[in-house]
Amino acid sequence: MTTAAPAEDTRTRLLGTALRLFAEHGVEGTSLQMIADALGVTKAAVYYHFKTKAEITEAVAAPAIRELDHIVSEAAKQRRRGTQVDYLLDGFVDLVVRHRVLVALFSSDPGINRAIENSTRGMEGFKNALIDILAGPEPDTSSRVAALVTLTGLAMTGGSPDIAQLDDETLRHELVDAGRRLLGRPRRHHD
Amino acid sequence: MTTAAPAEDTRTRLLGTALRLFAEHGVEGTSLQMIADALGVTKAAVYYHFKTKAEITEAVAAPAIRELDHIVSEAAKQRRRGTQVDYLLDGFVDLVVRHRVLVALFSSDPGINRAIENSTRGMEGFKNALIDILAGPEPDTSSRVAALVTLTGLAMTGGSPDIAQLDDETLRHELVDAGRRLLGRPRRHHD
DNA sequence: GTCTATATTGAGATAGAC
DNA sequence: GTCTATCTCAATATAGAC
Repeated sequence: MTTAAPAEDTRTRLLGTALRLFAEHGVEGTSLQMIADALGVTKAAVYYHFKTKAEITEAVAAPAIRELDHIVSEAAKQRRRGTQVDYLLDGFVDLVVRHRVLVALFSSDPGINRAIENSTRGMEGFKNALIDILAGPEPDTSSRVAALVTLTGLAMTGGSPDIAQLDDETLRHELVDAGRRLLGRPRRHHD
Repeated sequence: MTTAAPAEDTRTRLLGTALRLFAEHGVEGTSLQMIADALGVTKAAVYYHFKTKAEITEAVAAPAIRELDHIVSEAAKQRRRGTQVDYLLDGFVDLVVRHRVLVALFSSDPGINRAIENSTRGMEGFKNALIDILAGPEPDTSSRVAALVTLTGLAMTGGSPDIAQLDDETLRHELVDAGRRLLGRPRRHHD
């Protein structure tokens, strides 16, 4: 491959910049002018890469959505209930750690939520699927609350500036630990 | 008192309506037009009660801010560490349960956050004070993460539509329970 | 692929009548 | 206390030159 290298680089930079601004000001609080300024280009240049603001929002969310969809499907395939929970928790935390602020926006930003709505499962679908697995079939109130606290707590904490300095491995370990305590899963031994 | 009755009623209705819309669309995603329409009045009528949108946002957040400030101060006065944590957790959960969606916005909405910024402690001040008490002085990484997961998880869960049908007493009990598990506090006996 | 320039809409906000 | 009417500005979005 002699070609291909930095051809669509601006598009990628744009998505990274947009995510950073979304995290700070929210999707509705972020204008295309702000994104353009941060990139050092004009609004028109932004419109060359994406036809609408909604398209930018969807493109920002898409990778994590796809991964989350895959994690849920794989977790549901596991045979034993405990394994399903373990698989989902590990996968969800891994997603949170690698995407940090993005997954936090899933739990909190109405703009990002609208973007998720037009995706594979839709926002409600995702939340229900996650809770179904974590809380089990026909769950009691305690299990449902515990599942909700886990999902929102882990997501929001992963996006918090207070833990931004933690390396991925440490954060992953701490979040899984917190999740297991909440869900009543036995403690794991670690090296 | 023969007077006083429904004089400022619109102002109160306005704050309730604004909160409901803020919870659904976020502060930035809620226009004064939307608030006016939901109230059945015009924008100008809204401006009679509040000079700016920021003033509305601050007025919506103010009661919970004051209560949270009081809870933090009282918790800090307790002598033993364990009592401080118990006091703060109980008080925080009670606040979450009574205000539901509002406290969730504290954790997630940039618009509400800006309003908190111009208050007694400011957003950073509140978060630090809460974490200091929950995680203790010079906390290790695990304690800090656990404190963050607790605060964000409880707040977001209290604001979630998924638990809206739970009565206050049940929700309070479940949230305190989840918080104690996360923070490693011993289980409580209940009637 | 990025620019200047502009159309259009809706936002926050004010003036003044009732 | 609420209305109509209006101002100003910033937002999304498009057209067309370079």
